[in-house]
Order: sequence, then structure tokens, then C-alpha cells
Amino acid sequence: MIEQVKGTQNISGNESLKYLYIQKLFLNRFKNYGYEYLQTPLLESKELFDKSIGESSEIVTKQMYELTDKGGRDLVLRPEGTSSIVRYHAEFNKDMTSKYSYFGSMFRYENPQKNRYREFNQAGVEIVGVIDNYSDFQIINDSLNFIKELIPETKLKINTIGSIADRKKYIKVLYNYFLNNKDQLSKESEEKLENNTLRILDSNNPDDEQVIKKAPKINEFINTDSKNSFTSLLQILGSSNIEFEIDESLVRGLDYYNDLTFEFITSENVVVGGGGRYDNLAEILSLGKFNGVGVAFGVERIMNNISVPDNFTKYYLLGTDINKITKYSKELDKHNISYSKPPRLSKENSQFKEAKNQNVLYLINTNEDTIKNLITNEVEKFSIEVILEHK
RNA sequence: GUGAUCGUAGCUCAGUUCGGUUAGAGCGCCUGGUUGUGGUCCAGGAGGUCGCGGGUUCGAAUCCCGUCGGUCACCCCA
Repeated sequence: MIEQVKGTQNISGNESLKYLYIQKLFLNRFKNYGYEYLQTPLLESKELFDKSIGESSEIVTKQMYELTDKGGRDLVLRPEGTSSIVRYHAEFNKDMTSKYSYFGSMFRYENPQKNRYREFNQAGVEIVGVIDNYSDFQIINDSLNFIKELIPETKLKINTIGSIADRKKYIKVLYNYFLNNKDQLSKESEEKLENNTLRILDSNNPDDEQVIKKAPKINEFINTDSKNSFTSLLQILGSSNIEFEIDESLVRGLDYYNDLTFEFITSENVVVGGGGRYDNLAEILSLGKFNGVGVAFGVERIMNNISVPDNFTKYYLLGTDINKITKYSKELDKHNISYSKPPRLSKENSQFKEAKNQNVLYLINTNEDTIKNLITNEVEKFSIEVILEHK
């Protein structure tokens, strides 16, 4: 037996029902909100993510699926969606402000566990171009509406991390602080000191508690424009009755974020989605000067937190005589009626069983020329008019 | 990258401790019959490189080593 690749999934059975339900809701909802669906390649230049996500990030240093193609190109399977959207926007819509949605596979080379896979699906939306607080508001509002329809008790956590320049200054100060107090840091945190200083702040190791408590706060380094913009966004959210919780330790895993960051978190503390503002991403990629804000949901994380949606089939075509059942098939096709049918002409009892297992409402028995309602057990003579009346 | 744990039929699992005929069960599947309150019931049947590779042994699902995969946790993250 050839085993499947580690961390990949076969989405089948009830899981596939959930997947399609989420996908359909996502695509419909954001289409109606005015977001254009955009499908970018799964295969991208390595350079795109080296630059965008940031070379200090683990995603870039350890977690990318890299390959060289036969033409010698350095490629990766995309680890996230935003960078590609920004590349597209620069190429085709540079002077516009556009709203995009995307849905598809992402790849990260990590050890799989619950809510984490090597190939996983993200559903995301972005607003790219000239951005203001209303853009931030609608990304948060629209995606909160979406996720609450699926997981009603989802909470919004929000923070500002200041500009990239602010952050650079802050990291320097923080680095010196932790360096001087190195002896008080846990082993894990000490490892983060050189490359991922900020991450020490969300250590949950009790050994770090005291040092972190006394550490300089990012708040003191955030410029006034950023602070004011954050305050006014919070006011807008407040007056729109959107509940939020400010979480000052909330940082994102990607370096391109600035100012606004937020997360959607379930009552069981699973982060099902996250996003923020990325005003410098286009510049980092040398694609021009435009801004963006966006969010990405983990589809599998949503799947793991919802129940199986209702599922039933309206018609099942039963029969053991190939001439009769094919004649019925064509008759139904002609009237554009969709129906389930057995994969082959197995014994009648098996077909009945299959129909019941598919939660079928009407069973069309071609052996007897009848239509049976499997809920009420009413049987009537088959005619196409009876079925057309069901519509 | 680290650690724990698991891998036997389509599925859930027994058998592994302590090596020994032809590897089992339930469910599911298939066929014939039965059944119209049609998922029942009866009879029969198909289906297994015991994850893979190597080693020990007269003999390995069982012991040893390696490897791949699943699950979970750490790290990190959606």
C-alpha cells in the first residue's frame, strides 16, 4: 500500500459535507458583500514569500515546501494567500482599490496535529489599494458575520502593533532588556531572543512571567497616528455593537503586518481566523505603494468546530432492469430533474438500503412504475407530472 | 525540529505480554430466498503483502533495529 503524504488529507464523508457547506457559504456571502473571487497559483516563486512573510519567520526559514523545476526556477507551494493577491493587484489593478476573496490549499512543512496540517485550506478576504478605517471596519464586520453564522460564540480579539518602524525600535529595546535579564528567561524563551524577540512576550511558561511583566510595553513606542487610528476604529466598532477584546499580546506570525491585528477565537480557544493591516507589503515586494487589510480563516479549524450540516437527496432511481431504468433516467434528464441512482444493478434490497442511507425523500421504483415517499410511505403511480409538481 | 502513543479485512477491533496447525469477531459489502410498515430475517459468499524493510529463530502479526504513516502534545501557527 502506498501511503499518503504526511499531513495531507482526504476530505470525505461528513467532513466533505462540512467542507462544501463552508465553501458555499463563504463564496456566496462575500460575493454578495462585493468581494471578487480570485484564484491565484498554488505554485509561486520562493522570492515572493522570502520578502513578504519575512526571513525571521519560521514559515520562511523552516516551513516552506521548496522545489527547483526543470528550468531551474526556485519555487514553493504557497504557504499563505495574501502575498499572491498583492502581486496580482499590482499587476492588473494597481490604481484601484479592490476587494478580493480566495479559497484554497496552503502548504506548510510542520508536524501535523489537531487543527494543523501540512496541506490545509484557507478562506480569506482582502481589501487592497487606498485603505481607511472603513476598510478595516468592513473586513472585521463582514468576516465576523461569516464566522458567527458558522460558530456563533466566536469572539473578536484585537490589537495594534504600531508601524513597522515602531516595531523595529521596540524590538531593539526589548532585545536589550531581555539580554540584560537573560538569566531569568526560560530555556525556550532564550532560544527566541536572537531571531524572534517579540514572541517571548506570549510565552506561557510560568518561569518567564516576572521578566515579561516588567518588560517595556509596545504601547510606549507606537506613534500617535497609529494610536489615534486604532482608537477611532474601536469607537466605530463600539458604536456598531461589535464586541471585541483588546489583547495587547496579540501578534501575527507574518512580518508584513502593521498597526491593526485581530483574531477570531472560539469558546474553546481555537483561533479559527486572523488578519490585519499590511500597509508596506507592496513596497516590500517592490510592487508600488498601496496598502491592504485582510483576514484568513482556517477551513479545517472551522470544520473541527461545527456539526455536520443537514443533508438529503430528493430522488433515488431504483431498478434492476437495465432497459427500464435507463429509459427512466433519460426521462428525468429531459426534465432537468437531478436524482441519485445505484452505481450498478445490484439486488433490489441493497438499492433500498442505499436510498435510505442517502436520506432520500422520494424513491422512484422503475420495477413497479411507482413513486414512494419514504417519510410518509405514500405510494403513487409514476408520472413525470407528479415529479414536476414536487418542484 | 522534539516527545508520547498507535498501525491486523472496507470500518471498529481481538490475537502481540510468554514466538508454534490454514490469522479471527462484529458491522459493512455481494448472491439467492424472505419481507410491502420494503433498513428485517434465513442461507451462502467474497475480501488480509498482519504499514514497509532488515535482523534473530527450525518457525515471527508476536522479539530486536530501521523506516513510513495516523493521533496527540511542545515549538510555531490558520
